Amino acid sequence: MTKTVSLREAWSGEANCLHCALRTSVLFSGLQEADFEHIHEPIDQFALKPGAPLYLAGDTGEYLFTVRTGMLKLVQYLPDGSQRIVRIVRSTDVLGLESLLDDRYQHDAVALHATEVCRFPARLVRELGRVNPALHHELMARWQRALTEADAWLTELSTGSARQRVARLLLRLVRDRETSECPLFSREDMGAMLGVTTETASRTIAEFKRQSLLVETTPNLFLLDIPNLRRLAED
Amino acid sequence: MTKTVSLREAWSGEANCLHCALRTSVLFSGLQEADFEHIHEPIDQFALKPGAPLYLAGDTGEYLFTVRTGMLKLVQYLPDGSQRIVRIVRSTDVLGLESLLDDRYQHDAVALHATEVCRFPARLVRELGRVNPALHHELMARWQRALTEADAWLTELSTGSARQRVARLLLRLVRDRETSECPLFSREDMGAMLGVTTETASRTIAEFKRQSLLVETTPNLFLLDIPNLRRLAED
DNA sequence: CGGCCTCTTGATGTATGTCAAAGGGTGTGG
DNA sequence: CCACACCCTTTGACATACATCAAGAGGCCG
Repeated sequence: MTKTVSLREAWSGEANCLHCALRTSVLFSGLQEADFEHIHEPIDQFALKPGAPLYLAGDTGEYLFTVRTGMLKLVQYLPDGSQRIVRIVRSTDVLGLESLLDDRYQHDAVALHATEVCRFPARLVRELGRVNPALHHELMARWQRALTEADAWLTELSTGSARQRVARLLLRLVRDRETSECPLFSREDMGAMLGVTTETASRTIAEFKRQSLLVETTPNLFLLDIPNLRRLAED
Repeated sequence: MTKTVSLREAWSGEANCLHCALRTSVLFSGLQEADFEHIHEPIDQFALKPGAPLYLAGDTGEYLFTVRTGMLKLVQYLPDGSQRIVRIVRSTDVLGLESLLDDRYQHDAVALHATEVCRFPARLVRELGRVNPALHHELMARWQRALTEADAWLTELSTGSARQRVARLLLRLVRDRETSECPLFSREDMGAMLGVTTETASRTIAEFKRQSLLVETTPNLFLLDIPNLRRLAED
């Protein structure tokens, strides 16, 4: 029953955290050089192709992950088999926090685009967190961020008309980004994020394209008309 | 603009944590007797009437709260003024965790029934958490619990038909309870929890009553037909 | 080239939103 | 103590956004 994901094929080497390009913004940003000497367990990197699962709901969670590049969806299922995407995680985000509590993973984590992640043994993070206040604080901040995201998905992406939801999702994708260009998901995934059907997602996106709220500059790269989308999202 | 709640009238005394009836299940369950001697700041108790706010979104969060009895809703607002209830908290639940990070509160917290809470200065909890691994672990567990709840509200209460959502909400209210009787909320609140209108909530509850899925034993106390509600919730 | 998958679009049905009004309960002031 | 106002629930009539079912178009790969 409990199918487990094999990451063997996705392995792409051991990480060098001390010289990581993302070090100032990731989980370990608060660590000192000396702390890294206490890390004896290997921290591995993995590369995932679109659609590849990182872990599945119910798997024994012995690892946390940091996203280096790319994007993953966190998916939950209802008893009737329908699925709902409850969050997406992107560069510098952490996933698998529940492993710190010996929990099983709560979601399927599946790559949406080509994605690279670093993998940390939960035991290691637990031990470092016990003695290192900065990491401890960083962990709480990560948990709170996930919670804020979860709440926002409920209020922004599961409330209002389909057009409002799509508009809010699009705006969310480019928020805090330097460019207002972004790639889109499959219509099926968009539907699962917004609680609407694939067809409704497709119709809405198609309509936005016709109204030039959305312009495809390169294949699957869309430039957004932010002011008008924002107007749409709010009323 | 930022209206702050005055709890002056709700004050009902200082708590005695060491002899608290809930001590084995609350945030401080991991503390030893000796730890309590380090608590010099007062831990106050408050009693809230239905509809009374405990704090408002945007307030400077300097306190965490534990619910002793009763129930509160956590409410978020959209720019257009519509509101969404993102979670409810009940006996032994913690709210205001964001105050540990110097964040402002993310929601309005409003009593649904008569409610008693204990209030802890965030500074106190931060300090105890730094030196006490048990409390540290308990905090992480609380955060994870809130996150799991948030995800469940999205998948269970914001997905499917109105009847499914109402059924799932009702089942949730009696889960892990000794009795399958429970009080109900106003139809407006139910709507805000499920992402449907007040009228739809009302119609659905009225229909459930007619079908005896819901029997009012005492004013606003309902006995649930759990097996049939469960059947409804799933398909 | 054929098969498969996703996106799009159309036709139709229906659940839910919207607007409106009536009934019942509760509290307040005369 | 009654009368009135107010609020919440319920119900009805109607409108509509979205789901559902179905089919065609375009892209990708074996």
